[in-house]
Amino acid sequence: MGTPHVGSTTDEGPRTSRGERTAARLRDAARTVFARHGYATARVEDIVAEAGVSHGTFYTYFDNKGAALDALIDETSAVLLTVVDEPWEGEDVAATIEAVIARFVDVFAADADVIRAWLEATAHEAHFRERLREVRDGYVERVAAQLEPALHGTGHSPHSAAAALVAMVEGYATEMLSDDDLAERERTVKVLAAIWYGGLLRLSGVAGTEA
Amino acid sequence: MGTPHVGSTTDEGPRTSRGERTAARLRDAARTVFARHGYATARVEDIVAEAGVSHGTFYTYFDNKGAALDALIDETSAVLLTVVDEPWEGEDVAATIEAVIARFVDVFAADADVIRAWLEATAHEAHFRERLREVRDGYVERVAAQLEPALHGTGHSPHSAAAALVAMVEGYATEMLSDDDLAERERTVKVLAAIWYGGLLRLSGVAGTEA
Amino acid sequence: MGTPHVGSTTDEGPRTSRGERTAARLRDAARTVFARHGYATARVEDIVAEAGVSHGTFYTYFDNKGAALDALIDETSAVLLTVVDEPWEGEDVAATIEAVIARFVDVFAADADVIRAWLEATAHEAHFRERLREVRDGYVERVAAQLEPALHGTGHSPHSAAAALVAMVEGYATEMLSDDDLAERERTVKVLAAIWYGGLLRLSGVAGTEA
Amino acid sequence: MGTPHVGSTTDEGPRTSRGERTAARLRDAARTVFARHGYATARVEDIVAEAGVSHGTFYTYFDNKGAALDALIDETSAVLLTVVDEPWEGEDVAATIEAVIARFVDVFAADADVIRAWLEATAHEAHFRERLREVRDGYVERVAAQLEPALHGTGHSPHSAAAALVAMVEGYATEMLSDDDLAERERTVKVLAAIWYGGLLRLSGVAGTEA
DNA sequence: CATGAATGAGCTTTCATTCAT
DNA sequence: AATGAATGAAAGCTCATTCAT
Repeated sequence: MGTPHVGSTTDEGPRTSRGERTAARLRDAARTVFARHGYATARVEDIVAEAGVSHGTFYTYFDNKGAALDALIDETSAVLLTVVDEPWEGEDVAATIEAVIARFVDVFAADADVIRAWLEATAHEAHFRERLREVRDGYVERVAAQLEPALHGTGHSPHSAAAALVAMVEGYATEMLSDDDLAERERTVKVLAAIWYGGLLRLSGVAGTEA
Repeated sequence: MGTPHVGSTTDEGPRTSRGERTAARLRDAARTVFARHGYATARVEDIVAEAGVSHGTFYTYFDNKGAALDALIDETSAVLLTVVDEPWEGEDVAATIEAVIARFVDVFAADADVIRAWLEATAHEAHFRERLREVRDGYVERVAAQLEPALHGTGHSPHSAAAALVAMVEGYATEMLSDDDLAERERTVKVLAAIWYGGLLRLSGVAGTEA
Repeated sequence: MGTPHVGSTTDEGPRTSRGERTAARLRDAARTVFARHGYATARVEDIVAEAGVSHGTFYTYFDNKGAALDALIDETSAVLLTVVDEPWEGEDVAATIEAVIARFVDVFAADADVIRAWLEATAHEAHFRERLREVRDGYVERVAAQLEPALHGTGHSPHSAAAALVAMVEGYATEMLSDDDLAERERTVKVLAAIWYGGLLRLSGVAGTEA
Repeated sequence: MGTPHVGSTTDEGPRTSRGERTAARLRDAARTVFARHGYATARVEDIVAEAGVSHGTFYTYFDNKGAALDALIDETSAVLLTVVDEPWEGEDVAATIEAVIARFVDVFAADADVIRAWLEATAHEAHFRERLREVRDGYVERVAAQLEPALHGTGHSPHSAAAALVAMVEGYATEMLSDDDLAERERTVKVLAAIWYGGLLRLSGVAGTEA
C-alpha cells in the first residue's frame, strides 16, 4: 500500500478521506482496465474515465502508470505472503495439502486479473520481474522446505519439486480457471491435491512401483 | 495497440532467393528483439536495426509487428503439434511419460522466447489469445484422451487432470528453466515425470493410501 | 488518403474559453495552410506551426486533417445556405438577378480558399464529394424553382439551366476572381448578371430572334 | 506527347514497338487510376498494377508521377487547342455558337477524367497551374476576340464575358455531366448555347429591355 | 485537491524513387 | 527493357506526463 514505484521516494496518496475515496476509485479502475486491455495497452485515459476523474488527478495519486500496477501488486502479494505463512503441518498430510492448495487457488482466482497484468508487465519492466521473483521465490522456498524431509536422500531437488508443483497450481489457477464457477474450483483443487500428493509419494520413493 | 491484424499466414514475401534471405533475417531479428524487450515494447525500428535492413523493408515482408510474431508462432506451433502427434503408448508407462515430457521440455526450452512473447501478446490482442487456445487445447485434449482409461470411474475429469499436468510442464519450462543448462533440464524432466506418474497413480486410485 | 473520417460536426473541442481560443486559432491556421498548399499536400505540422501550438494539440480538437476541413466547410456552407434562402423576388427582374449574383459572388470571393480546398478534397474523399453535392444541389434546386415559370413549355429543363448558370457564377468566382480587387468584382457581377438575364430571356423564348 | 515533366530534359519513351505498347498501357492505367483516386492519392503502385507491369518499369517511361499526368495533359490540351482553332464564323450566329459549344462539350466529356485530375493537381503543383492557365487563357482569349466587335462601346470587357461563358461551359461539362448519357449532352448543349447567345445579346445591348 | 488543455517524444506506416540483377 | 527488393524521408497519430488555473 503506497509503496512507491521504482525510483520514486515520495509516498503517494491522500491525507483526507475524500482523497482516500478517489485513490480507491483509481485503484479499482486501474484493475478493471488492466484486466480489460492488459498492462501495456491500458491507457491512463481509460483508467481516469473508468474512475470518473480528470486526467490530471491520476498523477496526484500515482507517479506513473507503473505505480498504479504496483499499488495493486502490493495488495495481491500481501495476501499471497499471508497464505504462504499460514500453518502447514497437520495430522493428515493429504488433507493438509488440499487445504493449502485451496487457499492458494482462492487467492489466485480472486486476484487473477492483477496477476495476469503483473505477469505481462514482467515482459517489459525489470521492476515487475524482480517483484515477481521475490514473491514467487518466497513461496517456492517455503514449499521446498516442507518437501525437504520427504525427498531427503532421493536425489530429487526439493527446490525443483516445489517449483514444479507451484507452477502447476499457479498456471492452472491464473490461466485455466474461470473466476466464478465455484464447483469447478472445488473439483480443480481435488485434482491438484491428488497430483501433488501422488507426485510427492512417487518422488519420495514410497509408492509407484505398481501399475 | 489491441488493434487486430491480419491472419497468421502472411502472403507477403519474396519471390527471389535474395528476398528469402531478407525474410529470414527479419524473422531472426524479430525473435531476438521480442526476447529482449517483450512484444509490446519491441519497436519495428529495433527489429530492422537488428536485421540490418531499412525501416521500409520490414513492411515488404510483414503487414505490421503482429504479423512478425505470427510468423514466429507459425514455426513454434508447428513443432508443438508435431510433438503432440508423436507416438505415446509404450510398454513402460513411467518411461513413456518421461519421454513425452522430455520432448515437450525440449521444445519449450528451444522456443521459450517465442512462447513468452506469445503469452504476453495474448494480453492485448485477441488474435494471439485465439491462437494460443487453439494450440493449447490441442495438446490438453491429446493428454486428456490418454488419461481417460486410467481415470474412468474415479470422479476426476481427464480434462482437468490433463490441464493441470500441462500447466506444470509449460509453466516450469517457460518460466523457470534456464535455456542452456542441460543437466538441470535432465533433472527437471525426472522430477516432472515423477510427479506426473505419481499424480496419475493417485488420481486413478491405485496408490496413495500409505504415508 | 481516401480513408474516410468522422462526421462533419466534431464533438471534439474545448470546455474552457482558453480552449475556444485555441480551436479558433487552429481553424484559422488550417484555412491559411489549405489556401497555401491545397488540402492533400497540407501537413498537420504546417497547421500547428501556423497556429503556434504543438503537434498534439491539433488532435485535441480534430480527429484528423479531414475534420479540420470539415469545420471550415461547416461555416462556409452555413453562409451559402443563408444566401440561398434570402428573398429573391423583386419588382425589377434584372436588378433582382444582379442582387442575387452579387451576394453569391461576395460569399465565393470571401470563402474562395475554403471552397477550393473543398473542391480539391472531393477528388480523394467521398465524404467531401457528398457534402458538396448536398450544398450545391441545394442552391441549384432553389434556382431551378425560380426559373420554372419562365421556362415552362419551352422544352428547356429548369434544372439544366440552373446548373449552367450556377456553374458560371461558381467557376468564375472561385477560379478567376482575385479576392481583393473590388472594382473587378463589381464589373464581374454586371457581366454575370447580364448573361444570366439575357440567357433567361432567350431560354424563355422572349427574345433572341434578332441579331 | 513525350513532353517531359518540369525540370526534366530527357525525352522519355521507348524506341521499340514493344516499348510503345508498354508506354500506352501505362498511360491508360494512369488515366484510370487518376480517375479512380484523384491525382494526389493515386499511387504509382496502383498504376503499375493496373498496367500489369512491374514497379520499376514505370520509371523507364516517366520521371515521376507528375510526368504521367503531364503525358495525359499533353493529349487533352492538344485536342482542346484544336477545337479552339477550328473555324468559328458562320452565317447563323446562334448555330455557330451551338456548334462551338458542342465541340467543347464533347472534348470535356471525353477527357473529363484527365481534366479533373489536372484541376486537382493545380492545387498543389505550380507546374500544373501554369499549364492550365496557358491552355485556358488560350481559349478565353480566342473567345474574347470573337466577342470584341459585339461588345465594343458597351462598357463590358470582352475578356470578362469570355471568362464567364467559358466558366459556364467548363464547369458544367466537367462537373455536372455524366459521361455516357448522349441525350443529356444534346439538351445541355442547347441550354448552354441559348444562355450564351442570349447573354451576348444582352451584353451587346441588342435585347433585354423587355420582360 | 481537481481540472483539462497543452506538450512533444516516439512509433507506425506509407510510398516515391533507386538500383542491382 | 523489365523486374522487384530495398531505401528512407515524410506524415500521421498516440499518449504519458506536465502545469496553469
